Amino acid sequence: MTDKNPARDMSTLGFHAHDHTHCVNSTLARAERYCVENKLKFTPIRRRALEILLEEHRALGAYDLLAVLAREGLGTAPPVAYRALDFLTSAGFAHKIEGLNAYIGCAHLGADHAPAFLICTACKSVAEAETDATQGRLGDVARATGFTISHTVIEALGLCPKCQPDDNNAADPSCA
Amino acid sequence: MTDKNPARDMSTLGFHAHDHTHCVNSTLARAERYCVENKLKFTPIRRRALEILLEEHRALGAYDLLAVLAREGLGTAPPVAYRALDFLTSAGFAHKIEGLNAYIGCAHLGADHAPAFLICTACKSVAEAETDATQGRLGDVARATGFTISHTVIEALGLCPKCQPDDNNAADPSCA
DNA sequence: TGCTAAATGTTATGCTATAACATATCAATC
DNA sequence: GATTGATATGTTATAGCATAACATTTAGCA
Ligand SMILES: [Zn+2]
Ligand SMILES: [Zn+2]
Ligand SMILES: [Zn+2]
Ligand SMILES: [Zn+2]
Repeated sequence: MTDKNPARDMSTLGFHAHDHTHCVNSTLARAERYCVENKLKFTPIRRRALEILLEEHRALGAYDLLAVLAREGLGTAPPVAYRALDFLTSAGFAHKIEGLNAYIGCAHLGADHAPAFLICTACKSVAEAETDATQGRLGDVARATGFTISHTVIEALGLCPKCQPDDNNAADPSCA
Repeated sequence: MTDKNPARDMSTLGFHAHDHTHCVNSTLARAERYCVENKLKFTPIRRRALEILLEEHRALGAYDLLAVLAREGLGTAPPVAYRALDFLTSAGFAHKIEGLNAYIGCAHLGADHAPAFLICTACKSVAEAETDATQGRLGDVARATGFTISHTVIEALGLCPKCQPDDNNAADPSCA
């Protein structure tokens, strides 16, 4: 029961270039639709918060997010940011990166999924891949001990392709 | 230190009963030996900090640890705890549980390893298993994208065998 | 309209972690 | 055994992350 099909459920998304404006807009549109379908309120603060998170494929601290919201007159006190983040993470629109105490827009909206993150310590970009918590080692160990998994935190710190020491690419931390 | 055999490098240690006094003492002894061999200073504060962490198979917050150290006259200010924790985690004697902002004594001392944790949200006990970062999904994704992993955070939240809702064991959060 | 629940505004506070600098300890070398 | 340099410890202050608690507003519904 380990690794049926290794490459299949890892819709890797990551450090390669892409049409990021489309990436953001289509994700926002899907979020909007998801909220309608599930009777969730996608208020201006929440929408803008998600947009801010999506603008970079980087994790943002709650206070970083708050700073942007504050600049735009959408709220000044910490609960503003944390409430928006609570909504976004509950809805599956964003994830918390535990290793950074920071938050990132979800690359695979809506579904209840078990994300895994590759975090570049040099350029700070973050890629999200999907895993299946019941597969892999964690699942093996859990089954072996009779542990029931409800949520997983799977994060790898290291260097993304652009920040490898040997291949001296121009490190471009933009939409990586 | 890269284990070929998939099922082999998961020296699960966990929620089952064991001789915990021996578990603590032998671990401390191994730590002591490791420090001698590697010219590390296992000072009273560091030794006691590890002992405190090992006493329960639970994660302790830095300030929880500090409270105990303070009661024993080993220091009162936060840096006391954080310095001890820095030493212990650097030496591989303890790990930080990112999902809890808390620290736990290592069950597999000394070696440079990639731990995975099963964290029971009911009784708060934590089991440590070993993984190989280069294997499993994270490794697959990393290879696929050209990402170089230097450190992994792998944690599962859920219910340990004793805290399953159906089987109504007496939940015994002691040395689980 | 009036009721209710949810969202937002606001203040205060708690928990987590580190910066910075002074002092003490220890071991190696002279 | 004094000099010296590196490591560890003591201490104060502050930065960074997160939530409690309560007031007010807004949106949906009877
Ligand atoms: Zn993009
Ligand atoms: Zn996601
Ligand atoms: Zn034990
Ligand atoms: Zn360990």
